Amino acid sequence: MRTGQERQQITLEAVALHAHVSRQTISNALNAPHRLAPDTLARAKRSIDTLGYRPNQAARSLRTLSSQLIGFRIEPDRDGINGAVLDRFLHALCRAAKFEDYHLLLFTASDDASEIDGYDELLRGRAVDAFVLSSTHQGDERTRWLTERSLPFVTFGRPWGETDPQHAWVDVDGAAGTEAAVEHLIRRGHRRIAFIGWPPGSGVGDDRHTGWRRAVLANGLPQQGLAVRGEDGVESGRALAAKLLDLVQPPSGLVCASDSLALGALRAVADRGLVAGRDTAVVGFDDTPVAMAVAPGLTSIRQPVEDAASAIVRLLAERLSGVRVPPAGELIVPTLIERGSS
Amino acid sequence: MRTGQERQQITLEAVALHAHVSRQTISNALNAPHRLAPDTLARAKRSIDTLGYRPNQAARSLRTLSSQLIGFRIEPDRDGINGAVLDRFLHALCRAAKFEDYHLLLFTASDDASEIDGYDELLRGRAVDAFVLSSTHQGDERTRWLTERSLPFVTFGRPWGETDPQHAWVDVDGAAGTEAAVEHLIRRGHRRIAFIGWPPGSGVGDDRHTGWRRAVLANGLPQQGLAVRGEDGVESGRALAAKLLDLVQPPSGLVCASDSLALGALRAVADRGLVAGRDTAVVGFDDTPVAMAVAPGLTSIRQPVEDAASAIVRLLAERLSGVRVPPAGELIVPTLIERGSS
DNA sequence: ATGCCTGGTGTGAACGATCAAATCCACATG
DNA sequence: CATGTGGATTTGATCGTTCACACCAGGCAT
Repeated sequence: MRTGQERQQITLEAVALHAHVSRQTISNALNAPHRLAPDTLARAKRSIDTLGYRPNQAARSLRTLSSQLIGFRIEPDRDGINGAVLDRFLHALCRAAKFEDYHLLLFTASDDASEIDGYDELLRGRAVDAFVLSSTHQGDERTRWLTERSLPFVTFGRPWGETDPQHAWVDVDGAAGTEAAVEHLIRRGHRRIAFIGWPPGSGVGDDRHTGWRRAVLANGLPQQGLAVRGEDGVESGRALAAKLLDLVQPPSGLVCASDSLALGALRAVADRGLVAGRDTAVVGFDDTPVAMAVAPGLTSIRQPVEDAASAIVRLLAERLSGVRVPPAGELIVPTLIERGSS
Repeated sequence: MRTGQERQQITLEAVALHAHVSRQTISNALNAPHRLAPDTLARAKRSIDTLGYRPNQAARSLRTLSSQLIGFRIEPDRDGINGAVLDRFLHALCRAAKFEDYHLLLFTASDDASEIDGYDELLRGRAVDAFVLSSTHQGDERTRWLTERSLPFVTFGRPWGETDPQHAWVDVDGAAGTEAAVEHLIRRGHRRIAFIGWPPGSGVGDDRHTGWRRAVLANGLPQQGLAVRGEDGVESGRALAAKLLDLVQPPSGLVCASDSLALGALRAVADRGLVAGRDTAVVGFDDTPVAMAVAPGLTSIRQPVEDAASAIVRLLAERLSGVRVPPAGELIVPTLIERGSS
């Protein structure tokens, strides 16, 4: 005697008996309703409802070679403060997947190599149909490995550094985000608008830098010496902002590549007896929960992860439908959430 | 022609052929190695390795009535700032599950009722073997529903308000946490130690309040008027702390029920020109990322979610092993992370 | 009337694993 | 020598679904 789960499963056979039709007819009622005569369909559906039938996933999976599961690796949230975006994304992905009758299967891995082992394991056992990858980076081994085997997957993140992408991806247009931030500050009357970002080399960081640069140049604003870059983090942001604010001609607007940096910038502003939002404007990136919680409210660029998630699922569904689809990418424009800091 | 996933699956039959034994022998090599003669086992294992065989999950699941999947509902992270704990928990749970050869299957639900629908759906289709529930609360419909059907599940969170629990649970001892915080402040020389918490009624909140009260009474410290309670959030914490700091005899130590409240308290301290950690000590709860990021570093009580996760998986594994086990609970003691604020 | 098609429904086989039971073999025992 | 014993291995059946195909009735053209 096992646990309660042992309860007799309601099988296709049982429903067929109840509706006085064959197994296959019930199966068709669910998978190919157009094949049935209207009254047969109605009868079948009624029996399905009254008996509360759900097809056994294992049996279906065994026969159709599809588990209706999408693999996703959650990573140990590194900095912590930015993990919130991935958290929102995970939730959105889960909801989006449900629309296509997919579920998410989670697994962990400490690095890319063991993530690949995870793929291998899951695929060999036919446990998942496809993967969603997050946090793509330059020379990503994972995408290469999956592409070589022509396995279905979509990345949340561009194929950084690849001239012509070999796979499907969805990403948020970081440059458009920082660009919007600059435009926003210009409308607020700012002229000297600086950028606080990460060291060159990271795709995401460079992208956000590009947006600032583009907007500043397009509007004929000063640019010289107004871009400072250092590692992510509150303390780092404070130091970088301090350097800017202590210039002979300090900027009045600070566009940051992350909320962590922006938090630090806010502190540097306060350190100097200035008031954020009145004397100096600060804009963050990612609209993490702290952005709302912090003192005057931090204006921040919000990634529309819900849109990204549905785009990803859509691309995935195409790729799983059977027809071979060429690699495709989608850039989603983020939105600026205005708060007290600007 | 479908996608690359179509690659011929390596089947038990194929491995058996390769090792010159029968299907069942290979199966035994994996599931019941003790039944095989040493040399046969070695041969079987060698063949398994060279062919890179993994049992087809669907087939195994169909036959054994177990999917090796644990269902977990992720909720739209409400306040956001505390979502970080659930995030860490999710990760830990994923790792712990792997030890017992389980994976996590995620699903979403907007409320408890639709969460129950989710259970029903997944169980009817035999998609999962068990569930892990988080955020239990008073009069939880979900646990009742699952218990009634004697389905295997474990909650992360006590069965609040139930006299004798009907199910397995694991929780973090919040009272022990706040108690430790008070003891810590006493060692630092504080005598007037206040508590900032949530309104009475929530199990978690009352638990944390209890710990403070217990420690204060045990050490003969003043208690009158030193417990203030209001909704969670930074602003709320600021207001509540302000009230305490403006007393004729203000407390020198503030123990808070959350990092959000503590963040507000820090601000109230600064508002009055006091220095946190020197003049007034502040302790938070949950050790969210902001605790480390904030000004002098926020001392906070950290929930050992890794321990909780392994305990949960252990309880679950027991319940899934076949033998009927009585309801059991486990309380895990949190640890105090000391930082600049105390 | 015969044949062909088409839409609707039923039948047998197959997916790949494990369970239960049968078989085989070596060895000890009466 | 026959019989029993227990360990090691194999065989057949089975889990619940969908696929491929067979069947059947009726309409239409020949």
